[in-house]
Amino acid sequence: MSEPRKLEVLRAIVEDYVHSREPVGSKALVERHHLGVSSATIRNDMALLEEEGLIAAPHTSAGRIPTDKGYRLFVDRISEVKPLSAAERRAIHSLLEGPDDVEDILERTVRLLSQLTNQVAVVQYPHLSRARVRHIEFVLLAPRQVLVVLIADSGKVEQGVVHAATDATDEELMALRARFLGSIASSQLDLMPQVLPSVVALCPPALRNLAGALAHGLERLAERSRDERMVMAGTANLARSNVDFPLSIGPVLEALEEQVVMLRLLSDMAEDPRGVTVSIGRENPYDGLSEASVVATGYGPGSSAKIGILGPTRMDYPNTMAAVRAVARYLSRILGG
Amino acid sequence: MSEPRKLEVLRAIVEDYVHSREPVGSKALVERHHLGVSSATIRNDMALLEEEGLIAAPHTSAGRIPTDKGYRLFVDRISEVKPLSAAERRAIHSLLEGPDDVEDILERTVRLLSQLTNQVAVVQYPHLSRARVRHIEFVLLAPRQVLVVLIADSGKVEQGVVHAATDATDEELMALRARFLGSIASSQLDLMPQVLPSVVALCPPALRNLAGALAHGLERLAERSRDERMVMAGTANLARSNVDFPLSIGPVLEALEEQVVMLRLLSDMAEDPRGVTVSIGRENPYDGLSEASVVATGYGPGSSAKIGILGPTRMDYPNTMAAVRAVARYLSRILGG
DNA sequence: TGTTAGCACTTGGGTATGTTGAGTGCTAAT
DNA sequence: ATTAGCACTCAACATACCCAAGTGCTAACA
Repeated sequence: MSEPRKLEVLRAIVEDYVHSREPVGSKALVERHHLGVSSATIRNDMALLEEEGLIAAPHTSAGRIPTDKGYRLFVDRISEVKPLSAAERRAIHSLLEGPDDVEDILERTVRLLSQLTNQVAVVQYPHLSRARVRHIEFVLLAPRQVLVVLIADSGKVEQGVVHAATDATDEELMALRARFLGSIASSQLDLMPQVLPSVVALCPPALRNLAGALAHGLERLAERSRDERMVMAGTANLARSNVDFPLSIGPVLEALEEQVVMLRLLSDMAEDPRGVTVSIGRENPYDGLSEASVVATGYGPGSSAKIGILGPTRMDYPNTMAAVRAVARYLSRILGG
Repeated sequence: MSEPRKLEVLRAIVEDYVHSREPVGSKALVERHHLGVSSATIRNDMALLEEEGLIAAPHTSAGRIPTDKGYRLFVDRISEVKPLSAAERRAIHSLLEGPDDVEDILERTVRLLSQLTNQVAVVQYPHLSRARVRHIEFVLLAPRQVLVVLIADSGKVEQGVVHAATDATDEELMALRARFLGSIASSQLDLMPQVLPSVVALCPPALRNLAGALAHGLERLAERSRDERMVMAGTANLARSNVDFPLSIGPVLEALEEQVVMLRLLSDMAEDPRGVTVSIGRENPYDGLSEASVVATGYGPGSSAKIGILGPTRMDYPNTMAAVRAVARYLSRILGG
């Protein structure tokens, strides 16, 4: 049998199954796709594909369904990333016009991506390691409680509360702010752990304790902004697209709520030379996602932060991949990647 | 028939149905609850209750289910808010120890509430109208792009980007910051719209344009912090608690995602003298929530911000109400309500 | 060697039919 | 006002059956 046709058959199965949600049989295949052979031949090919573990039959007399491995082969070797439709391009352009506050942009982006793909969209906050310190602010909330605010030149603002061991005054904070700012202004966020200790060391002994606490707070903020946060949208799509098909959505919602899980998932996805990375079914390290796939890619400076979608393994990979890639590119452009 | 017993029957029906998820019949009732009468009597009472629209039968030969109206009567006149178990109290205390950054606190609170109730928990950011301005900061991101940061003494930080019509310099921003801060520092956030215009008017003409834009930005931030945001947790509970029972979760997820909808829903809930307010099924103004109930209450200064949960109409109201109330009280105490 | 027609075989899903049991409403007696 | 008793209803379950879709295999064919 011919190797190319076998792939063609797999492609046909995947495509049909994805959009009909039903096991697809040999006869239906030859009807819908004009492969130039009979159903019997297809049956032979399908037997082969099944041997190789690329497709499976739910029961004896049903059609075949792609396995995780089948999808994998499909995205790796068969499918081509379809160009977006004009309407979709327009949607991207128009929806991303507007305020360029990072937070706003990400929110709109993720909403857009979820609409485009009909899946749950997730975006990680951009890494700010290469961002620089623009401003810091210490605000006395209570005698021993200081609000620390860190503003990066990317427009990102991080805040946190620090508890001091002793009472602090506004004057002390002003002084410390000047000291800190003097040595870390315009330096990269990820250099802070190296720079801050020396600043603390240079402080007059009376302030050293407070300075230490504040420095620690700043480091925490820089750390947090590294990769700690994400935005998501489109959870309702989970319910819709699975209305009469399993992918029990409980575990998926749990995963989504455990931001840590999602963030690790995204971070761990290797960067694929083709632009978008796909993780299918059991390939996912998290159990609850064994029936789900993640399609993600990097964006922004160095493609370090990730954006992507989460959906049932049975999804339209070519279009989804195209949408993710396009949105990520556009996002990079806006954020000056 | 005796009025008190009728209520007793309704209570029994609600309680049984809530925990068995199955229509409850007369026989089962007399067995589980020691009402001192026979099933026939109960049947008569049930017929009455049905006439009044408090319960309904899914089909002729099935037991009865409480209607929205039945639940309403139940929470209004029958149920008592149960005290929390010791374990629950402990959970509240221990989980809310920790950093007292507003954002952190709300996140932990909402997570706690969702675990306590097994429902989706939602909390509105505290109203800051009575909060005062602690600090403002203007940061030049690009020649015509200014990041405006507003820090309230409550510890809340709001940020946004303002576009200037003309190029601005750091010096100008410094000067304007001093001006603004001079007149609005320590004044209440909701007074800003009244104060700011006069500040702008007093600016030298060269700066007036920029000042106007910044003032507008500040107002927007104050506005936004009023009630625009919320945090939620426990969406996975939707899937779990409805594993084989409808309350089609799609529409509910949609509502949750439309923060605007949820915020209006919360805001519109009248304050109940008894502490918590309940909105049941079709009482909800939003269509997608016709099979859901909201249990909410105010917290913080003037109980102006809301916290609550969202779940199927068939829920354990007494316990849920108790949990919501307890958590809200505790939250008020922490935030200094 | 690859393809195809034909055929026997499997099996999930649909329909028709019975059976069961929980539950009801009503009536008559207490 | 309560209750025992009874006829009645109806969803849920079970059983049997048929049908269509689909398969694997074999034998013939190019």
